[in-house]
Amino acid sequence: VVDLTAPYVSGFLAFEVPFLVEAVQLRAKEPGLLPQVLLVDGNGLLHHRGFGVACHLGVLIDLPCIGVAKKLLQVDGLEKNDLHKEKVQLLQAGGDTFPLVGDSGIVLGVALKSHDHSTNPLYISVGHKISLETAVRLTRACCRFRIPEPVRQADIRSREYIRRTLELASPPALGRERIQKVKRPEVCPQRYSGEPASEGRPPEDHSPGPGADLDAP
DNA sequence: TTCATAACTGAAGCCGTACC
DNA sequence: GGTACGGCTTCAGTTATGAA
Repeated sequence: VVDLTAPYVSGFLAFEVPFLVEAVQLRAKEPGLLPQVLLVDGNGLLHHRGFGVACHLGVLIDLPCIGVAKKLLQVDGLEKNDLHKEKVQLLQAGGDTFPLVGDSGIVLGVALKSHDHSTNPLYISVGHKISLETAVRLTRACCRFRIPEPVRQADIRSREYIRRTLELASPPALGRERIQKVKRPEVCPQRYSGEPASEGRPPEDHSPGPGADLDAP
């Protein structure tokens, strides 16, 4: 469990990146546990500034990262409007996709029907050192259900941990009551000491770097 | 025209419910 | 029993409305 010092703001998930980096580095200390690729519950290039949490994390740990969002972040003219819903309905089987093209003409990501029986798609975007095509293929391969297994397991296990921790902290009082959301600090705390990378500006080149070998067959 | 207030928007977490 | 999904919640920012 970590203590966030910044309030939650949509599109500012990058404030959580230091803790994610720490988690990955802890894993890396044990032989064979350093991940080859990370699926991040958030967005990569599909972001207000073109540099979401998946990009931040990927750059800092220098590993391929994929942004996997469950809801559409409405940026660059992308909207969950009738046209979008129409496109979603046209996705027939698991693995079907359509590109998310912003007003700027840039392909920001892909909507992926991850499972035959799911109605809502996943929104895949490039984070770091990986092509969009490979990101989609890899995400699809991880989908036993709608949510990719790594993201799903992280969600399930974290909830389980929180539930157990809270029960241990105050067993009778909490009981089965709804877990109250942690109240945000009233005053915005001092800015995180680590300066946000390049003021959220996207990198000049979105293509995977020379070190990326994930696109190799 | 300016100010105050209300209503609305957006993303994500949590929970209840329907479904397989 | 396990899963997906919709609805409700949070708060800050934006927009609309009405009063002075």
